Amino acid sequence: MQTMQIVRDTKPLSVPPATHQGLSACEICSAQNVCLSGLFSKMEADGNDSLVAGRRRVARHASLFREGDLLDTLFAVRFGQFKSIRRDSSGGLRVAQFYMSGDLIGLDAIANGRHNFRLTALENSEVCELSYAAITKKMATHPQFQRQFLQVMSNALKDEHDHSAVLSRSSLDERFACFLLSTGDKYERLGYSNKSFRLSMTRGDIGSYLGTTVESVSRLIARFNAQYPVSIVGRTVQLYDRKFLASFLAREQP
Amino acid sequence: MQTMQIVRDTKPLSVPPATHQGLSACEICSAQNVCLSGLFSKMEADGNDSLVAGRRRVARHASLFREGDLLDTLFAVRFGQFKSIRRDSSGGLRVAQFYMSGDLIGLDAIANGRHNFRLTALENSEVCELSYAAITKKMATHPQFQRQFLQVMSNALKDEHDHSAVLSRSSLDERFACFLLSTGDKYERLGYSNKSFRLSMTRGDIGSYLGTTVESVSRLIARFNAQYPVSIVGRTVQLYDRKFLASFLAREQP
DNA sequence: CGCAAAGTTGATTAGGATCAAACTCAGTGG
DNA sequence: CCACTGAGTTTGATCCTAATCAACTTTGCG
Repeated sequence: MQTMQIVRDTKPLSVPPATHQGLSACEICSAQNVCLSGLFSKMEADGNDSLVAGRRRVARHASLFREGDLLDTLFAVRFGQFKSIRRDSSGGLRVAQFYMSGDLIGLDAIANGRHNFRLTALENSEVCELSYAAITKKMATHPQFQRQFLQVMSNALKDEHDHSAVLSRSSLDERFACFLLSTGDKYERLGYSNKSFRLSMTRGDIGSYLGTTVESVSRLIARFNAQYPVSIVGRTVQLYDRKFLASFLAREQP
Repeated sequence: MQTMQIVRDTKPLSVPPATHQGLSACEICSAQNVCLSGLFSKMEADGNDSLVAGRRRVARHASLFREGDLLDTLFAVRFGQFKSIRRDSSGGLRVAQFYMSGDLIGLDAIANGRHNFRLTALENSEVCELSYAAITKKMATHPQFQRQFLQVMSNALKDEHDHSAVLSRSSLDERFACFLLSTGDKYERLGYSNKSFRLSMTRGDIGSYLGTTVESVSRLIARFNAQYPVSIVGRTVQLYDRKFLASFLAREQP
């Protein structure tokens, strides 16, 4: 277990301003516009914080939970970023997903009550612990909330489908373009630019996520910088023409 | 639209015996042991058929719904098999999933109310139409059912994760071995042998599902027959040593 | 019987994996 | 303050898997 530490090279994506007082945790959360819990709190005035069982800071490189850990609460990212690391059937480790503010984590563990992957922070981050028991209880009495929660789960399912689609895509170029675009989309959802952002994961993580190797990612980036209207220097990404990237994905349809 | 037709080469996996009378649809269903609806009916004696809005036959090669169709009901497979065909971002078509008796279809469409893929029958099949409205209503009043439904969704999420893991697996051999084993598992769940079964999909479907080509699948099968304790002739599969297949997946763990 | 879909086989090629080595840079400790 | 250290990244050379193109066989169905 790592202990909490200050890391200078990465600032949290967004720190809740300290000026608000007497407001619920959700109301000062940077993720309130995209978070399940936040959506709900805007809709119903009563104590939404009963869902929030607590909050937890996770230092960069530290893990919030591991494969096989008991699921006691779901987690919603308040700020920062995470990666999930799955053990594939041949025992290798693969980055399965990246999570940002507002993302809900642990839905796949509901089935058997245990987590299926390890969750590691890419930067200093904070999560809300959401009591699953409280969620199911609230679903029974608040149809609106039930609808939303099911939509969130359904969306997670769709996202996984999409990831499969990206992986099954033959060309590495296409996979990477897809990754850049959807990462931009995620930042946009949070109110940032979708064409200018920082990658918080390593090249190795990207390679693992895309089903390829570090070396290939490195060459890929060099080639993208040379041939396409993008600039990727270190972890800083500039997409000068998102339409171009999107269109060179859509080549043929058999 | 294709019309209903008799197809001689493929028999339905299992036809409910006609001897039962005065029983609910679920009680004579071949999928009752694995179906959400069936599970529920065993648990609570009251009218479970309110969930079942109807039944629908789908002829081989016919489609039950297409990408963009409105989601009105979820579907549970009674007998037969289906494949889902997704349009990936470059416009190509990919087989995303195979469904068998008891599988619940359409969960990913809850989020936006529209289906994300086309669903086509691999053989003459039959599905139950499950009213989503009735499901959500029942969830609110029956905690046990709520728990089960959420578990089913969570499981679907996990399955998608697994599919991603298979796709990200480098070697084609491993991907294929994985496919054979998990197909066997699915048959086993339904009470059949997990080492002796028929594939109801074409080589092309398999290739698409595994992210490769028809030719590669063909060569793959030839090589498997020669090198491994399996026999795959036409669509008939015999796995003489499942442990062997499983173990050659687990080679190294870095 | 004949055509279309499904499946097999062969030859060639290209895209990445792999192995190897050097370089960059942030965090650590003398 | 600077050198050491190790993780992260880049670059080069080689090899191999699977895509591609093409021809052919088999199967199934009207």
